[in-house]
Amino acid sequence: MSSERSIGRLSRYRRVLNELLHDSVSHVYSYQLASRAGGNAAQVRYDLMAIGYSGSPNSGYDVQGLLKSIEAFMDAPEGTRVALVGVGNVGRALLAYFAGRRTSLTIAAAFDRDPAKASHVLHGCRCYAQTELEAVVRREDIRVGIVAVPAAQAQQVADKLVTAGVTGLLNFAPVPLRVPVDVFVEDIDMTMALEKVAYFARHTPRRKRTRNHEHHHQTTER
Amino acid sequence: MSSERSIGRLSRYRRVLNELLHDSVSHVYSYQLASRAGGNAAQVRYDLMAIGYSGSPNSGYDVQGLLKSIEAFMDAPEGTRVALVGVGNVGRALLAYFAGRRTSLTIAAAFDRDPAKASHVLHGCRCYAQTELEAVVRREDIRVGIVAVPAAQAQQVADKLVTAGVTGLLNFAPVPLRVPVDVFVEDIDMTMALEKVAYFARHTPRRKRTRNHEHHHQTTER
DNA sequence: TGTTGTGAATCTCTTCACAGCT
DNA sequence: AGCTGTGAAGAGATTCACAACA
Repeated sequence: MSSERSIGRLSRYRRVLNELLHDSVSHVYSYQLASRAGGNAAQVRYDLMAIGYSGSPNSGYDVQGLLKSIEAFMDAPEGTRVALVGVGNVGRALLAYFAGRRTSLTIAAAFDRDPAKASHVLHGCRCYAQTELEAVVRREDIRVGIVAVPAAQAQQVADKLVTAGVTGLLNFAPVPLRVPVDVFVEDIDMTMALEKVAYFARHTPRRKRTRNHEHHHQTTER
Repeated sequence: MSSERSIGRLSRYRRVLNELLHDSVSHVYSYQLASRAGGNAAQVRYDLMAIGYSGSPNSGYDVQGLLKSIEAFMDAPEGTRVALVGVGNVGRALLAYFAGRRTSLTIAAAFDRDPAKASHVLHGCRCYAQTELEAVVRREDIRVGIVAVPAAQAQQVADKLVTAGVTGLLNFAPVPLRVPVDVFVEDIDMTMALEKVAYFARHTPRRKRTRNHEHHHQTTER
């Protein structure tokens, strides 16, 4: 229903709302949310409209309620179990990041070709040999896969994950994955990203995102 | 001149072209490039039009010539020097990746708050204490910065990099950076990306990218 | 015949602008 | 007075469709 772009923004709003909640802020206006998440007030309202959450014209949006609403919209009620394939630097970064977190996302299993890495526990996550992939993914009811292996193995790994029943992939390998049309792929290509930055660092574009520049009467923001 | 989106695609075409070159393929049609890079033939032609490269209706595009053309368009002739701040898992992943590469991008210096990491050499890159940041960035004529530190330090690091003269940032911290409008920021937020995948894994969207489905008379593609 | 180059049509996303509410 | 909710305008990006060409 919602576009890929707007899901990304909801994710960002959620983070800001969590911070606000932590700071015991109870209500927030669209322009405040926009400024903190990087964006524009109209768009915030539009996005929230899409998930069917209503604010009040005098107090804005209820932080806790909105947060709940975004969670209800985005997260699977049972949570989502994720498999990580490739326990290199990128893999470890993800494990470390999700270790502490109390998200609805859990990295339920990690895999690596290197037998030395297998059967260890990293950041609370069991690490298996790659041969066990299909069995474990099925057993653990894993729905999402992270491909963090070298380019040469990426397609193979993706195939295995898909066969095992995964319907979403996060791909760090710098090759496009061929998957059935009903499998969603999100690519994170660091080299490409850096090339882009290098380009725009020289070609100063119309700025990417204006922060904190609502020319509203911005009552109290930071 | 070119949009952020199309720069991303050029970057992808470039990689495909490099592979083709390596495989001694001399010419390529727009639909082949599209299928390999993930996209559509018309768009490939449109993108190439934008950088002013012309193919021939009978043999398509000259691989080597097109590659040169994309490089000339995207890369700084002197190359671009990059600073990495934060030598954690993400930082190391980037260092490892760029170590072997013969790109126009060079990670010329790395920085970390942890003195134990400083003054080592990782993957051929000298690692400095973070106090030296501004001096080294200026001395080494660095134009792009990578922010790979925890969220709490990210803004501070960005400020320092910007003061030192960097005009592009690649940000891995899950916070929006406030920077002057003439500094370009590209965010890579792995958590957000994973949340997005989790969402679309359950909501099977109109497929993200159709690969290899030109209903052309696709002569010979894989 | 099969491809490029490209204006025009289409689609998607963002922003405006304002009625309605408190 | 200042906000939300939202139809409608606007801006961008993608795709179509076809003339020109080899």
